[in-house]
Amino acid sequence: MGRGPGAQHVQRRNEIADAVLAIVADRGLAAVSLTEAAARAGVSPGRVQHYFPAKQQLLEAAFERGNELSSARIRAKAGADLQDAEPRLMLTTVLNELIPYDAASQAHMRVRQSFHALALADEQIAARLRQLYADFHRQMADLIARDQRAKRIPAALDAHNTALALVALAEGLAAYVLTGVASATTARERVLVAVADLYR
Amino acid sequence: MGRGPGAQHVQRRNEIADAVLAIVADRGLAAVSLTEAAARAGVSPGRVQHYFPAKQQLLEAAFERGNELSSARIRAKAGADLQDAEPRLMLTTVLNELIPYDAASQAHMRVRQSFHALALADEQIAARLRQLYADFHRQMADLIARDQRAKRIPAALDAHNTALALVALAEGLAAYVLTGVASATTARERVLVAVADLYR
DNA sequence: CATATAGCGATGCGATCACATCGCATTACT
DNA sequence: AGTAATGCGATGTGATCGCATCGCTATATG
Repeated sequence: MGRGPGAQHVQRRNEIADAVLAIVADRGLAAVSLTEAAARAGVSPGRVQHYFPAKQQLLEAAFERGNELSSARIRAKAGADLQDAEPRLMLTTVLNELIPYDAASQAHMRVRQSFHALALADEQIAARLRQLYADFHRQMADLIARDQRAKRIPAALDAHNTALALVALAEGLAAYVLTGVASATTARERVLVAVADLYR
Repeated sequence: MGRGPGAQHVQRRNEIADAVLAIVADRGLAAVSLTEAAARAGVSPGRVQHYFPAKQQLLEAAFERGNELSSARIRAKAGADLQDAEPRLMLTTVLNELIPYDAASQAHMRVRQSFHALALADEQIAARLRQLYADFHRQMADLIARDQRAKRIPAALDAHNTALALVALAEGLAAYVLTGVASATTARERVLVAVADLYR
């Protein structure tokens, strides 16, 4: 372990990562630079460089931070444990949370979308994204499987692929909302229809 | 009209725009610079600057070019006229074309995704994207409406919103394929299932 | 108290960028 | 033939980038 004052290490890192997320949310990944991040965080460029020796590490930290915040937000909305609630309600809540509904969630989704694009050119980010999706899709698939065992959803459905498609739909719709192709209301409605179709 | 030799004007512009698309497809939008574009196109930086006085114009031209190529590819697969074929076949074909199936279509979709992300920070691109989607969704909705009149699809469905959701699903799945979250086979299967559900 | 280590601001450096400028070649119209 | 406009390569420029380096400070440990 390090000597010296390392108590605020994590907090300082998070402050800088949050600044990066803010820049990405309102001007895109291309607007992120060490000096911009420092300015947004209200610290010196030297401090940013101290915590993140290379820009790549800064972006990766911001990516991780964004994922933490996203899943925290979902967890807060869905309650403490995904295992303890009615699967249908949980499914609806989580999928709905993927559709932007206010400035903060809109910012979150913009960041997600930006990093998703970065993954196309950065295998490091892509690999991490695959991990995260594997977990997420598995959790959604578990919810579906539970209601299949309870005879509420047809057993013939492939739980994992159905979950995959549901999330893909929600994210596709979310992308539309972000660029103004569709309204958030329409998007949410289509998600509800898709879930209702499972329980038909 | 201009004097001098303007005969090859459009072709030269397209060559450069194509070079930009190639860069975006395999290294992302961030890798595009005037010199890179010139090198990829095999021309001098001066020529690039001559046809595109500002970088923004270069990117916009590449965006338009990419859209031309995409819709040309879809049109080629779907036949000459969307109005002349069986709606279900047409729907299936077009949606399937949104899922990458070879290196060329994968490159196309990477470019699409990249510009979609750019639209989050560039209102010019976003506005154009909204236009293109409005047209595309309307065409898909028309196909659905036709088979509603033919009693093959339930009349209770909202044609436009159903089309919107179908395309969103296909694009969400396409994004998964690009980052390796899901296989192209799985993605195509889910699209087929979604279409089949309309005709249930 | 001594010392080592982390924190971190300041400054410098080489590379790269978008873009401006210049100048000549090419071609079409008069 | 003369003229004007485009085509376009070459070179310069100021800004910004990521990153290295340096040096001082603050703190925790021996």
